[in-house]
Amino acid sequence: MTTRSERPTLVVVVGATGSGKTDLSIRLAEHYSSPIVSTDSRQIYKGMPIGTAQPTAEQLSRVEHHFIAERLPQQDFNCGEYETEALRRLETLFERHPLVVAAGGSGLYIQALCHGMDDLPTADKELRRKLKERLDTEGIEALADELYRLDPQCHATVDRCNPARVMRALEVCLSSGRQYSQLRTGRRRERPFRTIKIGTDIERAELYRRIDLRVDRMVADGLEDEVRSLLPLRDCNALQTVGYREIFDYIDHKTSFDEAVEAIKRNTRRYAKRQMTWFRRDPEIAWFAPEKVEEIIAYIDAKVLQN
RNA sequence: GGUGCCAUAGCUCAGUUGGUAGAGCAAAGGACUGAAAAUCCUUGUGUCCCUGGUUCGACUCCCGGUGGUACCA
Repeated sequence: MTTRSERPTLVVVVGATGSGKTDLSIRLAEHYSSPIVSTDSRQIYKGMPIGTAQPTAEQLSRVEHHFIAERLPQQDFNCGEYETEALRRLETLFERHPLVVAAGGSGLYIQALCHGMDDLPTADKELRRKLKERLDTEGIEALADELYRLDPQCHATVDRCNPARVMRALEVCLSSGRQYSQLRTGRRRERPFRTIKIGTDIERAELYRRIDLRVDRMVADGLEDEVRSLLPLRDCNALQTVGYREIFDYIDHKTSFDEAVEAIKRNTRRYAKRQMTWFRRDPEIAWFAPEKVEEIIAYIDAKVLQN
């Protein structure tokens, strides 16, 4: 009898915020008796269950979840670290499960998990602070000029209107002593598992309706108290998040509470739109109405049999 | 009921000394390699409220109407 050393499968559920990823992923996980790995850059933080719409305690008790509420908001975290840790975690999970479900809406994290990041230096806090200072005093053009000197190829391709991009490029050049454009190979890493990407497809109007409802529910569930409890950490990257910034504005008396809630709804819709832009260009994603679980399972099973 | 003011993009409004119009917001599209729920880019044709008049030409001026608003009664 030959031992079946079949390649394990990672089913990646993607889609806009509020489009039904969490429910779908739990139903898939229950069907396959598998755990769920989150691909969400904000749900990983502790103390932010309401504003980031983490799975509920009940949902967490039904299925084993990973990368939900694991980190403190004051600990910096990023897509590179996520790639390393998620791969390590998956290796362990695949020892017990032939199939694991991943779910979340952070396009870059999903890319890191499925295809890998180039080997680049992480952010150096001090260097980044200096670059920010120069941005404020000398302006973006001065930084772009320096990038032209250090890495003309990168200068030609980066979005030179985007301070975050220009600063990051400079940061990499300066801290590595090499050119960002040379370090960026863009090659896709081989993974020891097959990935099947499922997109939750719902109508725009319906998505916006659900977003509005969800924000109202967050407020009813105590979003304001949650945000107040995080007030001392407001400068952390983890708190640069829809649902938190707007309530901080309210706490600062910059807006009324109702205005803050409206702003959360609007910014969540914009976030959803950006997510759609990201996911639409990925041809590997098969789109389904999120409630068509049978169809989705049939699609996954067929894919697994294919190779 | 009378008088004044207003009616232009989904919303708030600007404007055309008469030559069919443009800002902010909203919205839509896009980019994306260690901040990614972040950061950034692009996009404005609409019976200029309706009828009639003056005029080569009216969204603009005039008469009337409708709706809103303020004040007076």
